[in-house]
Amino acid sequence: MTTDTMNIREMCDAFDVTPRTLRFYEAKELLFPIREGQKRLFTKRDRARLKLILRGKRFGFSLEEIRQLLDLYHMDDGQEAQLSKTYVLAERHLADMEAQKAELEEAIGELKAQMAWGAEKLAQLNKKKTAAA
Amino acid sequence: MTTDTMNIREMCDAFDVTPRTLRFYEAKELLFPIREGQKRLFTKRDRARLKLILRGKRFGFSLEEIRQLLDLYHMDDGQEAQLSKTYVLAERHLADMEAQKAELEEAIGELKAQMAWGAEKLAQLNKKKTAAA
DNA sequence: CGTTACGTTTACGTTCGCGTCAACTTTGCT
DNA sequence: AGCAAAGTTGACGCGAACGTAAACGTAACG
Repeated sequence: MTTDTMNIREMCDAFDVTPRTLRFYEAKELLFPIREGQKRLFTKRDRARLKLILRGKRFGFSLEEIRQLLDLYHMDDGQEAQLSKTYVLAERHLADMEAQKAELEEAIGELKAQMAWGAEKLAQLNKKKTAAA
Repeated sequence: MTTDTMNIREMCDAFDVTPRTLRFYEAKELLFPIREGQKRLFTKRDRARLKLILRGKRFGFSLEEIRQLLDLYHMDDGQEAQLSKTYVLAERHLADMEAQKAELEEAIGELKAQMAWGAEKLAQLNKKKTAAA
């Protein structure tokens, strides 16, 4: 296993993003690929972070919010000073996510109800068409 | 009850949005307030739609996606032609939301695990400080 | 040695979702 | 009549999250 790293193309294929996106995330200090010459090499850590980034985006968090939270997942034992601060941030984040989950369940319920109504309407229409034929 | 409608201020206060936002949503054909002279009057229907709009936004849907879905919730019995199309859209939407729910649950689980780890770290730090005092 | 493939930096362009004036009506006091 | 409050229509501005084109490096292949 000489290759614990991936080049930019492999990353793009693996996560379905563009090179521009990866460079953008690096500029925003969300990713820290190492350099081989001038080329980027993405480590396992970068892959883990990218997964969290894309997940965070899907839940509506901004890249800046995500950046701060990534610290919690990559806290090496040197920075205990920031741990407390980050922990508080994570608590808020968690509360937000659980609220979102509750809303989501409500919305799913309502949408299903609407769809049941719609399905019935459609059934009625098919009956009419069949009867008319 | 002469007042089944709300003016723009009342709407803003009720939903915590700005006038600009309401006018913007009208321009994008998400809301259809009636006019009394030149002033907007928001009906019960507008309020229901706005609630759905804000919910949709929270789940990361674009205003355009939301606009299309609102049709399902406000299908009067005249447009059965579009019902089938809208129903398909709703199915996709529902699948998307359930996928999001699953992801969300996974993310919540992982975040909790990380926080437990962080809490332990913090406890160790407090011990050290207490012992040193 | 040319050129093809893959990557890089720099920088300007674009879309979304509003914010923020500016200039104007309309309505309701006083 | 005067004037302030509330609302209106443009129109331009802005931050976020990239897209896109230009110009360059460099490594390998025939």
